[in-house]
Amino acid sequence: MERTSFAEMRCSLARGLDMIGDWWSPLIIRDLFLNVTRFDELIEDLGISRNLLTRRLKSLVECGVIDREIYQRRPVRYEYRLTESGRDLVPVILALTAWGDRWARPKEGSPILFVHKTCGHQFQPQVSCSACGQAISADAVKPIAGPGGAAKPGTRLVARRLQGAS
Amino acid sequence: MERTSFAEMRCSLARGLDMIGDWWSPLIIRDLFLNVTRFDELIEDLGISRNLLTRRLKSLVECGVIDREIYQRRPVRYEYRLTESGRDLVPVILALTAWGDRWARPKEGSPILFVHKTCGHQFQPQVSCSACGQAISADAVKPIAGPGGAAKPGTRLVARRLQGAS
DNA sequence: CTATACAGTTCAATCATTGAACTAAAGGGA
DNA sequence: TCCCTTTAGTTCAATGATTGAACTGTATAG
Repeated sequence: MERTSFAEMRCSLARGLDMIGDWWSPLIIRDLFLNVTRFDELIEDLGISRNLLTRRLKSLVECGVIDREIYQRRPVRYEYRLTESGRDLVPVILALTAWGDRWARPKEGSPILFVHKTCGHQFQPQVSCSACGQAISADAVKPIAGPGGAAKPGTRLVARRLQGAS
Repeated sequence: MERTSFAEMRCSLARGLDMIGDWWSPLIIRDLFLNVTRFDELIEDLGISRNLLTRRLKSLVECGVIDREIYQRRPVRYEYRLTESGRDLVPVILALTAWGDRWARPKEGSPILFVHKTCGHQFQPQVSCSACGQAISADAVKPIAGPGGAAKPGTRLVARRLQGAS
């Protein structure tokens, strides 16, 4: 009766969730992005239990999202850093943060704001279309069957329907 | 020893995760978006346990992301639908799906592709700047302190640092 | 010689998840 | 009438995951 693994599902969302879809991982990744990179810093900032942080860091290292690096010898001390895939995840986490900001903002206001270095403006992260650049809404998206579709757990029904529809 | 609640954290990401940050909720929301909206359909598509699906649906209704609607009387049957905040979450989930596609794609290829109805092209969901429209990378984002910043669990260290830095 | 900082490990208690079996309300067919 | 099917759940025992507290080990500072 292990927790169901999403890793083998024929679904990119489920596979992504299998890597970072638990309660703490997104917060850990956000903290690494914000330069909170050491074990005891993460403990202090997040209030996560020590043994659980150990486990989470280990699993994030295993799936390649973060790296463990020595920042000091004598005594040996490690810090954690985002890898390429981890940095690639940051915009997604910012988009989720923006959603939380829209629908569950603390009454005191947003705790963190973001400035786009390239253009210099404070901004909201939004999800947009890679073809035309416009922000996308759920209504404007039509899902179609991809080459890897299959009626396996995670998309048992969905795969069938997409095949039939398109 | 309850699971730590993120709902009171002074952090929009944590508050968002408190609503939909468990293993199954994003998959449920994706399925509702894909018109898999009934209890037994979700059971079949996802392979989630029945009592757990009951709990997840209840908590998603409670936090306002989905709605329960009668689609048939005699006997009364319900289906679940995304609310406004739920539909607003879809692009974020698509962005996470695209990340999974980049870093954990099944060898058979992407199971689902997306077409932007507005422009007619197949596309990758990307996170972009609301000010200039460009896609953003982690390196191009500078976090600054917002009005609601506070040294409370979830951003104990981060809030202090942002105050000091900016 | 003691205190402190850092990065964890170990442990018992509690909570969450799983899968199987069960309930309930109606409709349809023999 | 009786039985089977559909749909949407509930109940239960077993197993895993999470929590918080206490502990370990290495090294520097005073």
